[in-house]
Amino acid sequence: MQNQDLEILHKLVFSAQRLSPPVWEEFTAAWEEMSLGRKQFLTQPGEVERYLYVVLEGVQRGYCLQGQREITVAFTYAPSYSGIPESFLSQQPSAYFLETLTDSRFLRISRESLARLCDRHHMVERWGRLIAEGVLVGLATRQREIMAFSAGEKFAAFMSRSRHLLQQIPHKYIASYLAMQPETFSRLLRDWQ
Amino acid sequence: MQNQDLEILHKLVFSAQRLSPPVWEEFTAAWEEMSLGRKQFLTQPGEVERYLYVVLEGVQRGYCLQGQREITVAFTYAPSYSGIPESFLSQQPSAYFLETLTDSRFLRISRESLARLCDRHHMVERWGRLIAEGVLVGLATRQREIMAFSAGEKFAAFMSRSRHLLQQIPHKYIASYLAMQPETFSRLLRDWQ
DNA sequence: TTGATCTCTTGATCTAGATCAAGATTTCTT
DNA sequence: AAGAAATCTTGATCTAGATCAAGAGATCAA
Repeated sequence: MQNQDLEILHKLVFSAQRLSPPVWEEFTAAWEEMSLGRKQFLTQPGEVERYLYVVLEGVQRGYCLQGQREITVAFTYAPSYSGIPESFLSQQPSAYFLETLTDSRFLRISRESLARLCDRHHMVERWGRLIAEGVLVGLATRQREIMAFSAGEKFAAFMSRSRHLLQQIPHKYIASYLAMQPETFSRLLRDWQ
Repeated sequence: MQNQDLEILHKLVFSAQRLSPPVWEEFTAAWEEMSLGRKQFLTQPGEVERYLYVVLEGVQRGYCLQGQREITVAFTYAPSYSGIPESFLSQQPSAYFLETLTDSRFLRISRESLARLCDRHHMVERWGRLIAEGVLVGLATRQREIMAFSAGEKFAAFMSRSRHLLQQIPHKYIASYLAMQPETFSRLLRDWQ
């Protein structure tokens, strides 16, 4: 693993939980690097998610189909985790696609490796708990936004938090993430500028 | 603690993670019983959630205000966990009310007691991770329903999963949980019956 | 038991945002 | 660089569900 990739992993993991040097050494050994071009799938519906990812480069999108319609549930980008958490955690078939929107590089760890590390090291288990809790808090925040906000308010919240995505991915995906039509997103963007 | 309450706790905890007898003994000692009449608050906005609850009796509602409007994010009832997870986990002030809708009884454990048990026992830490993961999976499922479903589809999903709540709490709260107006809920109920 | 206060229901209207349509840009691919 | 494909924009219309209104049932508190 390259040194700068290791640094990204270190920073991300230690921001939740410090690991002792011997545990950290064993921990890092369980991760492998992988790359994908754009428009490639990491996971598709029906598959069980085998990996937890750390994004080193690129932007990815998680989405599912409701009839013809695509429902975007999340974007991921460096430096953060990626994957289909429901499927990874429950080991049930995913209902979601996880797709690269740009060329991407990842580190990944398999479910089995992670389970073994959790068994062997209390502090890895704690890190796992803290990560799950962090995702939970994020989902709760998002739930509230989706339920309570009008299209304009969702747009404003997005612009104040994730404006950088505007330059990186097609707007239609952002519209889908905000549960509105591309036309509505386009009009809000015009009025905002 | 009464024996039947202990049984509810045992069943709930062990459905996620088995604990050895000495750990279980220490674990149960950290819980205390409490009761509340209807329309009482367990938590209000601005307070930091100090407890994780297990519901023994009654129905509770978690909600927040968006302007004048109440946004209901969850109902809890026996036998399950209750509380404001974001605030309990992050120890940030809650944005939510947690209110009893009927006379209620609980077991509760403080943040500090739980933290100590997690420190001392790897398997309690694991239980904590599994609970957080379970909540996460529930939130993800709900997020999808809110984003993808029409009023009629949300109503149908509710009826197939939680119909029993119809007899127990005012329908306006269910409407709020499904992100629709009471009038819309009333019409859907009429057409369904 | 009796008002008083919540809830629920139903009809009439309104509106935010969806849908439809079509041309203008941007971006891929070769 | 050129053509093809995808994306964005704008206007015109439509509709699911919100809002408004008002009477009918429930439920509660004394």
